[in-house]
Amino acid sequence: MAPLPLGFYARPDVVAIAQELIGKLVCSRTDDGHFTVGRIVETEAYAGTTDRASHAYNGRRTARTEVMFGPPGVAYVYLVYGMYHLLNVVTHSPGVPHAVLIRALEPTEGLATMLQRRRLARPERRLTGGPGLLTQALGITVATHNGASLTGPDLWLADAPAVSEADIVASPRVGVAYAAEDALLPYRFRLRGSAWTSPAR
DNA sequence: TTGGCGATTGACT
DNA sequence: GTCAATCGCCAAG
Repeated sequence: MAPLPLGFYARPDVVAIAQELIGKLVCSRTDDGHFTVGRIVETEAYAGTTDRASHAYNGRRTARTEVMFGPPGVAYVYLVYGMYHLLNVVTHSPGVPHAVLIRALEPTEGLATMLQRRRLARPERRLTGGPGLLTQALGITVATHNGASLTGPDLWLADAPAVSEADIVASPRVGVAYAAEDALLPYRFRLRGSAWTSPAR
């Protein structure tokens, strides 16, 4: 479960990174000693200042988006709809605010902890199948993880056997109708056949 | 200072 | 299928 090296994030093609992240592991260790891991089955790429769907579109640099303008390999976590924390990984290089949204995980370790955090009795899609759900299962919040390093020790991504490109489905991103023509870009990636991807069509 | 709205989810008809 | 929850963000005034 060694962390992916910073070099993985410090590359210019955020769409390629979003695709490569399918199959990788997200690992979380919280202060209370709980350890949870999930395999990434759904991602979305957000291509910075030229992408109308990105928070950083047109160079919008504010207190919220500041993390995306910093170095790659850190977590950009933000609150949406007043109640859901969404996890992104920052890529590219300082000054270029690219990021990949982690949209769904297949739980692989720490199942009991995840169930408790999600207040569920049994594993089912809504345990980690959605961007606002997986953060809850892994104990990730804006307060504790925004700006945190993705090379540990609290949060990190780990390598796993590569997924064949034939097993990855690309499609338009979810919930970004406001992005006009950019809403049509095929920047969403899913693991083909996974029962753990988000319900959004 | 204000008001409209959001990279979502779950409850309900 | 519809819709409310809930609050921080941010462009406009």
